Amino acid sequence: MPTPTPDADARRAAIFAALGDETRLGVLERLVSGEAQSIARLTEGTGLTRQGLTKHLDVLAGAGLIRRVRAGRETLVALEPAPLAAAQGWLARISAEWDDALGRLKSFLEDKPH
Amino acid sequence: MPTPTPDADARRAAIFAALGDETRLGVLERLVSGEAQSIARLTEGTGLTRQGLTKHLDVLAGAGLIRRVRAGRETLVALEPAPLAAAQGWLARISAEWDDALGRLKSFLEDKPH
DNA sequence: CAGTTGTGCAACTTTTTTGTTGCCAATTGA
DNA sequence: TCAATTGGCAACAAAAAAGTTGCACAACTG
Repeated sequence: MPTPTPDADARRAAIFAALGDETRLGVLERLVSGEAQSIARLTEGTGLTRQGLTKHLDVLAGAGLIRRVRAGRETLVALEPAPLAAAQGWLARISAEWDDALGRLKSFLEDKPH
Repeated sequence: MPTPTPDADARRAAIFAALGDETRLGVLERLVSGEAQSIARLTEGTGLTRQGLTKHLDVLAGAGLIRRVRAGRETLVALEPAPLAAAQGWLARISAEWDDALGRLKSFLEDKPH
């Protein structure tokens, strides 16, 4: 396989990286609250060119967060739920273990009274 | 305010961007499952130089995900819980609206069995 | 005190990411 | 049929990110 299936960490990083941009977060917000939209429509109000926004869509698609379907002369962009759920799950796990970590840090610092 | 408080979207994007890198996800994993660690310690096994890892720590600190405390000649790195919880909350909201949207779409299609 | 360890800062190089313009193909609709 | 709309592809350019090396300095250790 030329692209041997990126491991879980890489896929997770790609998802978070895709979310790490205001323009892309904006696109996702617009897609959740409504129907699938064309690229020209999504471009409105972003201050970018259509091609510029397309690159952002490439990133979102690369992370598996959206799906593009050609409908006549336009391309409709729709959300893909699974990856976001996975990212959320990871954050939930980390948060859950976090409290324990804080507890340990506190004890650690208390054992070292400067 | 000297730093005019970046708006919520910008802060959220910064958090996700900070999570969007394998090296940084690895650092967080190590911090969650263990004690606060020195920079030299965190560098081990990353294949990077200490200065290289420090740049990643700068990114994590910039997003408010970690805190650095000088302890003698070393700098201990510890997790900062709040930002991750916020990110998780956003993902939860999006996921929830997503399910609603899918539900509505489903009903819509079932009402219109052409 | 002398040597080792852990960091920080700065300069520089290499890659990636963002965003643009230009051009051409397909679809729509008057 | 013709003009306008919607997009994809490619070549560039500019900016940001990721990593490195070199060097100075403070803090432990024997």
